[in-house]
Amino acid sequence: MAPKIVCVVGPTACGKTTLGVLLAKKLNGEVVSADSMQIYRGMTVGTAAPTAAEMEGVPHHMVAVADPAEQWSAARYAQTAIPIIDDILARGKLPILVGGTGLWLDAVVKGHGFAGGHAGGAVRKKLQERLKTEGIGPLLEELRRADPASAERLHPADEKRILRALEVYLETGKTITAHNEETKRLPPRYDAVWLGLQFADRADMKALIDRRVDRMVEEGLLDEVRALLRSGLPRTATAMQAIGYKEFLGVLDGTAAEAEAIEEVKLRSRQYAKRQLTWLRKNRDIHWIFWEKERDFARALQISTEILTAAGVC
RNA sequence: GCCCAGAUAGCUCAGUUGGUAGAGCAGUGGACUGAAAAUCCACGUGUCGCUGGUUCGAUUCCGGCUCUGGGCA
Repeated sequence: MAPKIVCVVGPTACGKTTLGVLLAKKLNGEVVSADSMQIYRGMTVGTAAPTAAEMEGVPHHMVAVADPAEQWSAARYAQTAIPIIDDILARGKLPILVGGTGLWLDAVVKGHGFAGGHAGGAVRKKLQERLKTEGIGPLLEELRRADPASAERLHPADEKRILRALEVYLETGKTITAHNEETKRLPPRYDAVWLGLQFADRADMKALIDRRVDRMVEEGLLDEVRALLRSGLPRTATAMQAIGYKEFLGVLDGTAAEAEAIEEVKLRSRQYAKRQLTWLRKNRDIHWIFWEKERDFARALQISTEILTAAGVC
């Protein structure tokens, strides 16, 4: 039987961090973050990463552990996080996976594993070059010969995945279709109890996101972006794709107004939250806790405890 | 007060030489197996400001009115 862990999920600003700490304190747990941007150092304000005070003494893993100039991936995250989770279990404590990056969560919990090839690899670079010179047409044709199922499945405009599918074939000699079929049959690595947080009314979520972005700006988000750039971080870094960072580049250049950048961050955050919900909705194992108007953590903690007790976690 | 321009989807606007209209953005839904806070896809009926007139037929032409810009006093 796979070891039991807890996953706290939900769209941005729904209170995952707070509930994670409350659960960890109550259940003798440690938090493992599953967030593709909180993993980078020096991005505390804009990613709403937990501060030392917010952690309340609970050990946190995979937060601010990476150099923002590096490019982390779901696979690399899983490779690093899994031994940490196993160590927490070995010490007799409860791992609580907290995060909003759906693919990263699944990479850990489901035992899938990724096929070979990665961003920055020679094959990928070559394919990107070809995309630039030849366009997607010939690449899609090549994929059609190597892996017709993928070529059929992928939309012709989805260049990123067409390249990736081709890359897997060139790197491994096996199609990504075959890889996915095999890995789909693997049993999950962990027996996860999923807790999901979201607002019953999307207007309330929007209001909270807006407030939170305003607060980030008050807390010095602009300075944080400035500091990252000053430390030599290239604007093309994956970390700079984070919402709340890329939107302020123009402001620092003097080519965009701050007020407009702030509105842009709010908008992009809202759209991001919607995409997160789409991802999470297909996970039928999630026990959803809905916020009515405001976030009520005492109530959420109580409901969570009931769910976890019923699931045999505590 | 007078003159000019505008009033069409939540927003910015296009358009119909008269046969009840369509883009971008927003929004909603979906996809997602080594960039995932990324990337990609689908979805467009709205008193065409109000009111008279001309017409078989007006959002379109004409008159009046209201509102919003701009100009002149």
